[in-house]
Amino acid sequence: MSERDAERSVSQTVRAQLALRDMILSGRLRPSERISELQAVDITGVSRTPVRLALVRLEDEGLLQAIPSGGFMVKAFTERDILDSIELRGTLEGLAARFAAERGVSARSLEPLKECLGDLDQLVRQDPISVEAFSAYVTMNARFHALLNELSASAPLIREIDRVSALPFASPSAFVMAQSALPEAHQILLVGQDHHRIVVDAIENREGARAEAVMREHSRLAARNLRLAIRNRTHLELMPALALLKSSAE
Amino acid sequence: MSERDAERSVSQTVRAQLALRDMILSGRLRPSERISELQAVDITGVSRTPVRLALVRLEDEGLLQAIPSGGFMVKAFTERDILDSIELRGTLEGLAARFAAERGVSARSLEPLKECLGDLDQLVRQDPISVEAFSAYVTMNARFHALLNELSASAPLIREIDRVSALPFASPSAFVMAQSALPEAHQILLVGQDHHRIVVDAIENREGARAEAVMREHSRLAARNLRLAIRNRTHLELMPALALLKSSAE
DNA sequence: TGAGTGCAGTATGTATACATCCATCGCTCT
DNA sequence: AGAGCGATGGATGTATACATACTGCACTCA
Repeated sequence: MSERDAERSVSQTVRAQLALRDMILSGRLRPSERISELQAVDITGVSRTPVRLALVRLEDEGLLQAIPSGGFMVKAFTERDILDSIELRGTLEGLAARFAAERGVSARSLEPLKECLGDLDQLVRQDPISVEAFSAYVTMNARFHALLNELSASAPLIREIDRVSALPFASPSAFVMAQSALPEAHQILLVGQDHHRIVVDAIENREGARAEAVMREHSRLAARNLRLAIRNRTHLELMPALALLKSSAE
Repeated sequence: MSERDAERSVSQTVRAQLALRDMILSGRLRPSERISELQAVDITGVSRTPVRLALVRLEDEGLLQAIPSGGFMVKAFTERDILDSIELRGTLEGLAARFAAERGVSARSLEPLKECLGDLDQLVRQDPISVEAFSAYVTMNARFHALLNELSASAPLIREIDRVSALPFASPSAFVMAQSALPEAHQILLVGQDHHRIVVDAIENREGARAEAVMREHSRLAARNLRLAIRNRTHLELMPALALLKSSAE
């Protein structure tokens, strides 16, 4: 399917949503800046109706904030907001892991997760780790987390996790790439991978509390990466999500 | 302000949203039933544009589900979904309580909460408890939970709690009224009020783990009420939210 | 000179007409 | 008779015109 076809096949609403999200995450629309519908029409090239829907969707997503008198503005986040969002995700993923452990999962449904675990092992075994390997790690890591959440077999929970992870700075892979520029990179990756191993083991042995605790701690690696990267001001361009930070904290 | 003025002052979108939500919760729109835009136009009396926005909002709220080929259907929930949603809320409220405890709150900001606690004490002291007192309890209980969540001082967390609590069967007060018809009513209310007391004490003493644990357990009272009420089939009309249950489990 | 009011411009809220896509039903051909 | 294709009805997706509400500025009056 050519790119042209792909562009034709998706709705104007989705196209507008993608274009506006890109503008926000790339920082071309600054935090706290009001974004009018007409402006959005200019940007996206579609008419007001789909633009409106796209704006509403982006508000749901958490990237925009409704103005009481009407209209939307780009949401501004503090560093604290970001850290809380990461803790929030960790808490929810912890709940998912506990559900999986307490309710039990079949050996069959655990198989893809173990396979994914093995693939990740291969990647982190390299020393030093290439940039390509880091990139592959991001993909595989996202897959691991998705599989894990599904094991909870709880639609309401998965829905909320997806929602929280949609915030670009709260997803499990948000700061892995930034990490690639840190001297502690390899060590943190090894620790993270050990968390993965532990949670699978805990689920297999029906140790709910252990599974929950390790997933919570796991999310704190992301928080640690974020803080390190901000403090060192290393490779901020690897973390486009930080365009949403309130300017003072940037 | 007269009712007419009030009706005039809110947007058509909100009016449509309220009307449709009412139809869903009252069971006039059955779970898994497709709801077309034109049908919604007939129901609400407003045009397609605001109806569409209302449908999108209701999807976000979790009452509707998007159909891949377009349009929406009323979401159907299993009893397990409901129990999971309650556990989810408890987990999030637990996190809020822990944040409040660990980060510390001023004596001044704790005051409204304690006042609310005192009011609740007055209400549960009656024996037997009148229906009016139950109703007042529902209101005051919602206020207590709202104040508690605010003490977390975490906008992202409060946002998620509000979202989860918007599901009619997941809110802290969802099954309190149903409880009024149970023989165990007074006892459960006293236990719940003791949870309230403990969490305030824990926050005051910066006992994060205790605050978190008690709020989690607190939510399980709602789960217990739900199960009791369903098993006894007592006063199902007090729980309109159950209109969303998949028919087999009803 | 300051405050209040009114007007103009521009934004969003709403309705509707048009385009497009999908799904279903019926017909035809093998 | 069954399967596949085509047509038709009805749904959603989109664009735009119109109504209305808000905001900011200027002018006037105290």
